[in-house]
Amino acid sequence: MTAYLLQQPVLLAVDCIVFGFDGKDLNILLIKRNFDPEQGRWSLMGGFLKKGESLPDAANRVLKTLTGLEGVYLEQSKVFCEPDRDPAERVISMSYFALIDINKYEHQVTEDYEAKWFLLDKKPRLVFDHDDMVRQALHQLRYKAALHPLLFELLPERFTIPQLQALYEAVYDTVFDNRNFTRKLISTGLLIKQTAKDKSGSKKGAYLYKLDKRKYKKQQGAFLNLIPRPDKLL
Amino acid sequence: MTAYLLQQPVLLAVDCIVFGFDGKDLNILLIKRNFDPEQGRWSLMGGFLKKGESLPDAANRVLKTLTGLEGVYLEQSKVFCEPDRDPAERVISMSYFALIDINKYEHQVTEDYEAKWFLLDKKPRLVFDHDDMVRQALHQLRYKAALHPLLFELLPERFTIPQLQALYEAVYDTVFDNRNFTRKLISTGLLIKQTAKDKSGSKKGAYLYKLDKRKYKKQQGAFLNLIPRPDKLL
DNA sequence: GCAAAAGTGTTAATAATACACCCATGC
DNA sequence: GCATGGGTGTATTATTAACACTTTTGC
Repeated sequence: MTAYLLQQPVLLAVDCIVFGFDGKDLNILLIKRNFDPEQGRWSLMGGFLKKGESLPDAANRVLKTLTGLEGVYLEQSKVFCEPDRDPAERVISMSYFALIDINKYEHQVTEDYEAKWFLLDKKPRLVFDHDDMVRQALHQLRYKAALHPLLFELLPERFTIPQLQALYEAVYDTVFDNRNFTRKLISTGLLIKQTAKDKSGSKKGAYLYKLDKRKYKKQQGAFLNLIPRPDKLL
Repeated sequence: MTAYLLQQPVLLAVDCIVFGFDGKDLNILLIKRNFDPEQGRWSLMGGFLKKGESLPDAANRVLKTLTGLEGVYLEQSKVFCEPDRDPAERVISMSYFALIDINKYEHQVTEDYEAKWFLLDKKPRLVFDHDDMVRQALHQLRYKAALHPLLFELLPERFTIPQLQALYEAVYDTVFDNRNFTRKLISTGLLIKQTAKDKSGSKKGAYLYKLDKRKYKKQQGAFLNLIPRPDKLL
């Protein structure tokens, strides 16, 4: 089993950026690194690729082990491969980002695991090139979400249109006209209106919607146009 | 230097998909694999990551070594990580695709190196998962080129609008209305009309254009809209 | 009754599409 | 003179953006 002699083996890692939405701001989940180098500093959830495991498998395992998260939306981001990115050894890392409904897991990840949520723009400095990873993942999230239905992954199963708009506004750090936003959203045909209302956000209450899962699956790759002038915002 | 004990080292490779345009069809550059396993079969240009080298560095080196190509457009594609993708050892490969003006290098790569151009839809079966890599890269090319200026990389420095249209039509396997295509193209402001004409394609001759390099660099990330209904074509 | 958020329509501007004929040249 | 590919304009339709008031309800 040494067909490729003289080649340099390396360590391959995965690092996961977990984004969550609290109804108002984008948040990111971090853990305190409990081994050297850089023990005690804040870090993304990471781990090494194991024998017989694919990279997405590894990312899912790492997420599950460090935060208990399972079955969440996970997308491959960029590879980080600078020779000296990890001072201890040559490690190449593939980054993944996850999108979750923050409320669904808030207590679980902070109590059962040693993870902590941070407001995205108040997060601490991270180890190695993890700040870069976050920046890149955020860029990728904005890019993809401007073109495809995706941000639904950050909301609970039933959500209101004002919640969704607040989410888009948080991701793009801007404000949209609510009439145009609603119209475009409805016209996607992706939403099913519920009879119940959510009264947590106002006295009047806003209608709850849920995703038409079948159409959503079909249209994952389809184009969306909720964002006016995406080129201005990316 | 063994901070991460007990981790599985792996071999990391890069594989390069080189696309070229001959004025009529998309082509792909392949080489005959000259070592085991799978010696003698057609393959992408690949090689292993070396000490102190980043992945893009490795991709450029591999391209240069195997084909003489240097300084060409090179973009990271997907990672291929199935545990058994290479029967000999655990190898994870990052694929890159390159875009080149086929005529500029045609003789060089086929005479000085043992590479050969194939029509994309008449290429032979490739080793391992390289067919997958090609498929993925083509998809990525179509996706990106539908949104951003990119296909110019496949043409000579000076080109005609009919040439560019033929290129888009080859990439998307469809036909566009030449009046609408020309109008959209001119409106990007990316082209500078030359006084000379190219008479190779017709008796009348078509005006040559070249890219406004400054605007092009600036707009690499900007959105393009040469493709009607991109969602239908991807 | 009033503050606070939800919900809803119309108009104007812009962008995209469909469509067809004349032009220049080499042979 | 005719065959071949190059170049150009307009009318229609579809999409997007700008814009403000009424509704509901908890307090």
